[in-house]
Amino acid sequence: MLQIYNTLSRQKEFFRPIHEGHVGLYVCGPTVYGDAHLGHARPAITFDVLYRYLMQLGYKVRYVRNITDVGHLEHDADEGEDKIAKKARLEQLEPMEVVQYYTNRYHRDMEALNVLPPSIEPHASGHIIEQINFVQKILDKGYAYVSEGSVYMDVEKYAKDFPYGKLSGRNLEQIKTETRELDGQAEKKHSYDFALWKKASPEHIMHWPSPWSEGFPGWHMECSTMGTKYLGEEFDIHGGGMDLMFPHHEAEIAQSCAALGHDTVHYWMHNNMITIAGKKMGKSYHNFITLEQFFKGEHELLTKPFSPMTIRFFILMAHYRSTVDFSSSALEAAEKGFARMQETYGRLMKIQPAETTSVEVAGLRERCQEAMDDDLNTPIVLQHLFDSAKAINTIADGKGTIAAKDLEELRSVWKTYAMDVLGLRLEETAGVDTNTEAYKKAIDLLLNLRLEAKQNKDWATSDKIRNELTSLGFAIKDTKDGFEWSL
RNA sequence: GGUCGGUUGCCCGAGUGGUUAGGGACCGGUCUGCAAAACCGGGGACAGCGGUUCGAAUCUGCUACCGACCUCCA
Repeated sequence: MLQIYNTLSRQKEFFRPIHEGHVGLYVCGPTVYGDAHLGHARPAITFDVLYRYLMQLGYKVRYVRNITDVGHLEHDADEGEDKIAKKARLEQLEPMEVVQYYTNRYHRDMEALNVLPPSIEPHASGHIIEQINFVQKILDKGYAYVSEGSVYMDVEKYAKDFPYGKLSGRNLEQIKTETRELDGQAEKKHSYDFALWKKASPEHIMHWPSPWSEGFPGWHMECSTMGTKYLGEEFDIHGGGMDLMFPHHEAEIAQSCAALGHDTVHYWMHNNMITIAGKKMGKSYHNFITLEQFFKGEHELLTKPFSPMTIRFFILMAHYRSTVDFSSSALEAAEKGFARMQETYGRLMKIQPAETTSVEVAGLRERCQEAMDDDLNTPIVLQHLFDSAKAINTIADGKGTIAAKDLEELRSVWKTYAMDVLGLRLEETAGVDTNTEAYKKAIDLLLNLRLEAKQNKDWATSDKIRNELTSLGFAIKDTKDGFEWSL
């Protein structure tokens, strides 16, 4: 039975959905004002694996992952200005043009990483009315106040009735002493009150009418609003990066409890950070590498380009709650490991069944499931797959045999766990058009000629064919009864 | 300063009171016309000092170092 680590209780809990057979899953998506970097790939892949595994377990999953295109206040010189709007003016574009541009690029990167699209991908800008209604509900309950056209959460009042800070392990007293005084906050009662609605300054270009002012929603509002709109007042799982725990998720809990009077989320899941030289990769650290840079190898820290599947494999090699440190050498190791897995899969598909099974293949499916059930322990799943890779290669080498039934099961487990659950593309996904078919046959023809030359012990011809192909970028491997090649 | 987490072999990274993690690198072997691949074997590890225990990398205390959050952040 699936166990997941719940940040609320700080321990692994058995997963029990609210509605039998159905799971509601909400994950904080990207703010589309820049290209996605390696850090963005972590939650995307982590929760993609969760989504895939829940479906594998037979659940009907509604997966909501938002696009944040309004509502992120900046706290530097451009106090109160919306991030999207700032970038838009900088580049002389319409705000929604920027949003569309980076959303398209995000989708492209996610598809390359084989991250499935969510069931619903709502935009914050498309839910302004719902957010206004949500703010009004909190006002009606008396947990917020209007000041100078903005609406703020009355954290002190809220904390009297609800445990503010329970997710991040803080209490109001701590928060009071910790919260930094920022400029231009005179209109708030307390520095730790956060904005539910923010009045737009005159030069601000992204704003909407509301009962309080021409303005825009506060930066935690969208998740409370869209989560409950699409998944209900109570839903199963909310995911996101650990760095969002405070204040974002804490504020989200407060907003929902204030408006609805009860908790919304049953299981909070947080993925850990990707670090670079031990430091969190992030925009403000100026140490991030975009996914596109990885795919193209265009970054000073990269020795070469890395394929999207290498990135995915690299991320799955570590447990999602551990930090994972990026380095080019670690990626190269992942690349080789993934290549090995791919080759093994290719051999698995070609193996011919025998009368009996001489290798150890039993129990693989159960071991993989056990690992996934243990809070999505993907490194252990990979370990089991690599263990079975040895058996597969032994058979492919002609040093072992496998019965038809066992072979079928082995293929099924690989397909289920490596491809469907972990989302690794082990087959060449290049379209099978006539061009590539013809070209493949041409290579086969050349290699068959080489085989003949070898049989005639014409090493000169044999080596010429192999060396020429190698220099063109092909990898030629001789096998027991022929050859294998790849580009 | 507060809260939380981490420190595992050459590298990346699982694990968890006694039994091989896995991948990469490296060394030796098998196979092979050569090469590659594959397979077999190998060395090496649990930050330091105490405690609990028959037994601790695993539980506990302290020390050291590192990081995350406390501000936008995946």
